[in-house]
Amino acid sequence: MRARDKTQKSAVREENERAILKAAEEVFAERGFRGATTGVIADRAGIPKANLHYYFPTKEALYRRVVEHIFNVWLDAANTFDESDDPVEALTAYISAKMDISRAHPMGSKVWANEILHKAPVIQDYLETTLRDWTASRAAVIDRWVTEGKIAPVNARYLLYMIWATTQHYADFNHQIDTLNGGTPLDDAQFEDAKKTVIGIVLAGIGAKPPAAPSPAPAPAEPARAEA
Amino acid sequence: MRARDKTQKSAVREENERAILKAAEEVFAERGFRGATTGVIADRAGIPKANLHYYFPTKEALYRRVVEHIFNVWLDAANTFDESDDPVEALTAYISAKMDISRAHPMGSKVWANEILHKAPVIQDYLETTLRDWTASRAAVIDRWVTEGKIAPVNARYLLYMIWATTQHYADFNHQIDTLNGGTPLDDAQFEDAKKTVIGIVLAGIGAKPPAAPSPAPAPAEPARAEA
DNA sequence: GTCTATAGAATGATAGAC
DNA sequence: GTCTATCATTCTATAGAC
Repeated sequence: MRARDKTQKSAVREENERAILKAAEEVFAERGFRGATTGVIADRAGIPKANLHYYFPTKEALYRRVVEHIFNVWLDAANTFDESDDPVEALTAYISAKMDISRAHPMGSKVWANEILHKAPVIQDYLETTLRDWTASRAAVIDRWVTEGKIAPVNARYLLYMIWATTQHYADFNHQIDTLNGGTPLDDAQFEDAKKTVIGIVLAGIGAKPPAAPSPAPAPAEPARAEA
Repeated sequence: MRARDKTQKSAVREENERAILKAAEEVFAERGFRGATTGVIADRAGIPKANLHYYFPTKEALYRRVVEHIFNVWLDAANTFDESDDPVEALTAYISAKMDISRAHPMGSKVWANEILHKAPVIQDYLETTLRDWTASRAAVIDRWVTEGKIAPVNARYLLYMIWATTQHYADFNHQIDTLNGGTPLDDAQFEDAKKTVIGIVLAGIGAKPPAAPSPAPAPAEPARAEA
């Protein structure tokens, strides 16, 4: 990494690349790889089309950069799984992080979904290495929780798929959710409710006690301090 | 509608339309609307491209027919929700039907996912009418189950989203699932296991007793040691 | 580093012979 | 009802002036 050419890439280049990548993520999400045109991406980034090809030689190279960025975001969230060895804490943190990503970066999730839908022409190698390893190791953790009696017997992989599917649904299918919500996106309170519902069903579903016990017995007058 | 031209559409037409629609569903699923070309669809249907345009005037008309077919398949599965007013029976039937669809018609599910991902340019009206009505009425049923104490308090809509997301994941993301399964699709036993896992987590997650327990009255010594 | 003009390829749709 | 030949359009990518 050279100090000038790579790290401080003339500031102009840096800014333009950022704008292009942001625009590209949106357009690829909305229209798929084939449906997206470099012309539309350039327009949304506020530069002429020829400049886009100056920074990113081909449409595919640009797409690859977008997908790689998304995979890194996913990896960051995946790490929250390891915050604790307690099933309730670990799964609460993981589901919460994945839900937050779906709300903050729905476009990235959609690009990822599109990529998988079309048989992962670009990121198949990630699936076979990083994702496969991550899944195997975390499935092992879940299996151990089962043998330790911390959760009910459950197939670890199908549990993970359920968490992925449900959390990413709030990004990938947000248009359907918005429509069923009267045409407007879920507000913060609704989204928190959705998050709680997902966490609650998963934890109860595998026989792990939820963190913020809604106290079926003597409830304190004070709103229970939810230990995140 | 004339008895000959419409109902018995010359058998040749019928056969060709069937072949085209089948090929179109596959290609649209694999490559999206823009990525799919009429040339590829015609090739896979075994006819010249010009013939495709003879049967379906435009690419969009063909796409619309494919999406409408998929929506009807979904509606059939949706009806299983009403097979019983018991939460365990109704949800078991519904989830089971949706999982079966994901296994039998993954292409249709993918076309649907693509359509929603791209903001439903073709089937927005279905979302706002049929789907919205169906969701509202079934959410009301679930709400009633809650007030009757049949299931734990849960937000009905977010529960439905969870079921949709999880069941459709086995179609839409089947490429990822296959990859994580060592590169081969889930076999029948694995798929049954996945189905059981999903049903088990959802039912336990909302505090409904799984159907496996045949003896409710004579309390067993162990509290529901459900075999995975 | 920027941008106009355009080359080159792919694709949706049609004309018109059979 | 079928199919070859072809048009018109759209899009990626580049050349070359500034």
